Amino acid sequence: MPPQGKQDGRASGTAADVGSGLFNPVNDRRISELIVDQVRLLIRQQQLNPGDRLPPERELCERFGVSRVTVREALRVLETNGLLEIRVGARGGAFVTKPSKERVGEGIADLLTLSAVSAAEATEARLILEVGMVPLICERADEDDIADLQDICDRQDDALATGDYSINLSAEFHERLAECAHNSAVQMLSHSIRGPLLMSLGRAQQTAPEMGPVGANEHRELVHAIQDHDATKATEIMRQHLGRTARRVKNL
Amino acid sequence: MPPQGKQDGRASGTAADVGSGLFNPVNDRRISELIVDQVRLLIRQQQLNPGDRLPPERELCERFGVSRVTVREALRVLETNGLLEIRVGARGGAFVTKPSKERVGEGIADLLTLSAVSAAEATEARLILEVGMVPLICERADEDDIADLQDICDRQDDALATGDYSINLSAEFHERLAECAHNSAVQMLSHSIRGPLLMSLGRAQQTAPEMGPVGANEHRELVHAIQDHDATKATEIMRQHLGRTARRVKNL
DNA sequence: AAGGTCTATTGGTATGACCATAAGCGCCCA
DNA sequence: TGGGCGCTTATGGTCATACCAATAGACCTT
Repeated sequence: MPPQGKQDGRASGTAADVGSGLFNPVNDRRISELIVDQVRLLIRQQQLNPGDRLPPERELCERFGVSRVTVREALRVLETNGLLEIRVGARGGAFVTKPSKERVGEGIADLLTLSAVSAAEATEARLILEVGMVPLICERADEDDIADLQDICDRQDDALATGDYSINLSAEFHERLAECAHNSAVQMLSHSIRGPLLMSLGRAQQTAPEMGPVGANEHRELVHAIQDHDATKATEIMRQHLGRTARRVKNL
Repeated sequence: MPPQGKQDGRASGTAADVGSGLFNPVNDRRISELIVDQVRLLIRQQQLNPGDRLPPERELCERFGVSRVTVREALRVLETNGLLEIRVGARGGAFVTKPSKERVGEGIADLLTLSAVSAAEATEARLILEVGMVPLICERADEDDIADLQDICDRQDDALATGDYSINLSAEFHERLAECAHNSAVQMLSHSIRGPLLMSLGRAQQTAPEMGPVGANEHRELVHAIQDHDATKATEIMRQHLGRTARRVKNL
């Protein structure tokens, strides 16, 4: 039988139209979407767990009774959503992934970037998040956190001395700082808002060379306040620290 | 010529291996991904704008020099990312969509839901966002905003009187409140954190019937404070309002 | 003029084949 | 005996072709 098989195209059935008193809302969705929903549900219900491997595409075809194209579209969607990782080769296949903080953060950043979020808006959002998380940080930062933060401050001083200071070091500080809140939701949100921000901000930082030393000093003061569990003082420092950036963005 | 075409499988070329002094990093990505990148770039650069229609799949195949399957996978990914909307039928095709606030918010909510964000974490994040946005609201809320908020409060009172009060009314209040900040980034973030929260919280609200009147009163007080542009007072009200919820979650 | 019907356009799906990749196994040679 | 080279195999990636389904607009009928 040459290419001419038993396809009936969409999943809409003509069988459901007759006999049932109320006309059931005809299933108008793509078959691949149905598969996506099914797999996603299994993952959410933890019947499929991170690390698990799905059957090979060809076997999934048989099980779902669809063609490989359809299965592949479903897998592609799930992969795009960060639920699966697909590897080629002998022991390859579709593996359930645990959405990592980074991955989720990237996804949010993408969404924000692609929507019409201006630099000013992103800056405000960042200010709210980063200032708001300071009390949590003061409460929860442990010795490791403090040590890491101080290490970053040291490297900042070194970089300033040699003229190597870059915005990356500052970003690293804030990134690590967010970890200190010990709350992954807060961490992801603040991480993801930083992406679009950096993109809009671009190289503005480098056009303000005086920012380096001042910013670095504030970082260190902030660490001290955190070490003292002085939420009030720490919050105030953070507010000023970010407020300066905010004003600069507004003048852009 | 029966199915046996000119396929060379991956995009890796055997042609680039010879002749070039340095071995170019072999292109190891999927062809469909390359197409995705290309289209996404066009959208980001606004060479493709919301509402624009891409050429039909079959034409894209010719232009890219790939098969329809590949083009379709790319389109599916872009659709999943909320960049395209695909319509079937005569004047159908792939249309560039403007990621709406709702859509982006849903995407973020999905990501947060699928990651391991606990109710406690989500509650904290929400508290930070919603308390932090209050000053913005006090500064920017216009007459329409106030009127809408008061309308919601009125309906809450009615609902309380008739016993119809539900968590949805409260959610509507907070949703509208976020709009008053006139910052789409903040709005999206706070919206998206509310999704996972409601899911974990479930029906807890209904098990605390005394919450209704108290919460509704606080809503109204909040509106008054906003009307007076009293950021300090409004912030304090919001902090208490959400703080009670936060404590309840912790006791869960 | 109102309504239904035809047709062209376009996405959705099915088949079958072949290529590329990567892991495992075993053979061959040193 | 040890190490590397090549085969085998499992699996995803891609291609080509064909047909179905949905939709809009033109066209025709009444």
